[in-house]
Amino acid sequence: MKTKNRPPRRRAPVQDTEGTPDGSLRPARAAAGAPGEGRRRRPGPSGPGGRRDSSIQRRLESNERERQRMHKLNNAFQALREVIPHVRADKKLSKIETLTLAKNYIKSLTATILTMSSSRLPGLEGPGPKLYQHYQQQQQVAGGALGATEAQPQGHLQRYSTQIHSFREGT
DNA sequence: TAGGCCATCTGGTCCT
DNA sequence: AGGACCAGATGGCCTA
Repeated sequence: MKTKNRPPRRRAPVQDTEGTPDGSLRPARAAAGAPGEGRRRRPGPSGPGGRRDSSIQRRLESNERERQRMHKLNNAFQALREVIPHVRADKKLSKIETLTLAKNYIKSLTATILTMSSSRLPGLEGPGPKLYQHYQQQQQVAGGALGATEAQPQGHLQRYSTQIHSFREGT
């Protein structure tokens, strides 16, 4: 794990570079993607000479919207980080770590709830057994490919604990 | 220096 | 038609 708290970086917007002659806003960008795939750059409408101003303007607006969209996504990631407990405060989780940890945290909470609610008090009929049955049904529907550990509530808690431990160790 | 993570740009596709 | 969403490409920053 190498992710550290870093100041937010902002790449110099290419539109601030006064634009390249062809209006292709990025310098030296190779043709995209694997051969045969559909994400190739199209040449400008008037050849190497460049795009129309209106086309450039639309592209810049689109870029800005995409930036805002990604910022919202990152805000959501940050909000998620803040509700995952037991993580070292000085260490910022990466996105993939955040998602993985959140998934296992949810599963461990589910397991805890199920464990508590399935232990009936003597002589009382509560919702516990039904909840547990519902959970088991969901697991069968959604998790046919799950391993034995994954299918057990205790497995979720164990996995989450293991993950938390590894984050604490900084591994 | 290599590798991981990230922000940004970009064009294609989907949706309203 | 226009915006949202998606994914590939690129380059910067950081750590081991």
